[in-house]
Amino acid sequence: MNMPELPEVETVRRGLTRLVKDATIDHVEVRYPKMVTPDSDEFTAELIGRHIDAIDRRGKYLLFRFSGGVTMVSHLRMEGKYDVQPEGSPVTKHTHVIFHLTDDRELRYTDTRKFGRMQLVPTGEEDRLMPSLGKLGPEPTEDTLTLDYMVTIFGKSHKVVKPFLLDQTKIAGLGNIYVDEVLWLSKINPLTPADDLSREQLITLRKNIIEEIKMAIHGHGTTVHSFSTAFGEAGQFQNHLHVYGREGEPCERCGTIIEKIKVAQRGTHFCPKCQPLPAAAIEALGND
DNA sequence: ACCTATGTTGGATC
DNA sequence: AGATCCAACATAGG
Repeated sequence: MNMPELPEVETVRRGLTRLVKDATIDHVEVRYPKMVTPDSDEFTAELIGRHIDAIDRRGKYLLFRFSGGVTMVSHLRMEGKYDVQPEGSPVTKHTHVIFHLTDDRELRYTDTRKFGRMQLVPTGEEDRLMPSLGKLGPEPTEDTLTLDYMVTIFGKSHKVVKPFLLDQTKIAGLGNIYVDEVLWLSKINPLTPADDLSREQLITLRKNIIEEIKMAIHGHGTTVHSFSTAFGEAGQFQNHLHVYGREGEPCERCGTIIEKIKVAQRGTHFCPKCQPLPAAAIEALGND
């Protein structure tokens, strides 16, 4: 299972930097044209002979910086993956774009569900030409996600906190797994309206978001279900999921059975005892 | 075999 | 503007 939230995308970025930074594109093969913008003829023509200067990331987006002022914005969506193979090694039916490099290697994009997208834009124009990129909220780091900003945006919204945190224009990079995790860590019920959170709760939530993302990046974005197997693996730090995918299991803090509900069409895991709904929110629900 | 679930985003419809 | 639902697609599991 690949889980491309921010830490996973950052891990991909670092891997690609190590493997293909300073490589040069010989030619590009697009096997599933819907995946690329502009159309595949232009897309492939535009990339011939370009050098990969750098690979950047913003939120869950990868930005391939090519020579000559061209950037490829790539989003992995649910299941997109990059890998690098020797020229001509067998491809799977889910390999949709192949970047043939001049050094007899291939950078391949594979995506079972075909949700991923890649688009070429002039470097520096990506925020203007791609609104989803331009409107991204701050990165979840100590320096960029300030408490003042948290207090301001949460105070302005009645939206419940789970979809609020999934909104990339508020904070960039959080996905379904890490949102459930940080809400559990912060003892906040996923149905709590954003503007019901106290300053103290926002301080806790902010700290947990920043810490969780940092630790997940440090763990190479590897989120594993089993904590016991992760421990004892020599030299390997792996992340531990406290609630995601653990419905029916006892909460690690209090032993109460973890529940799974739907919130804004997304599977949502929480501990009903550690993460109680505030009385005000229960009343609001009762009025439906 | 049928129905539901799945990490994400963006568009349509109210 | 904001919420709500659904679409893109393939596969796994009950």
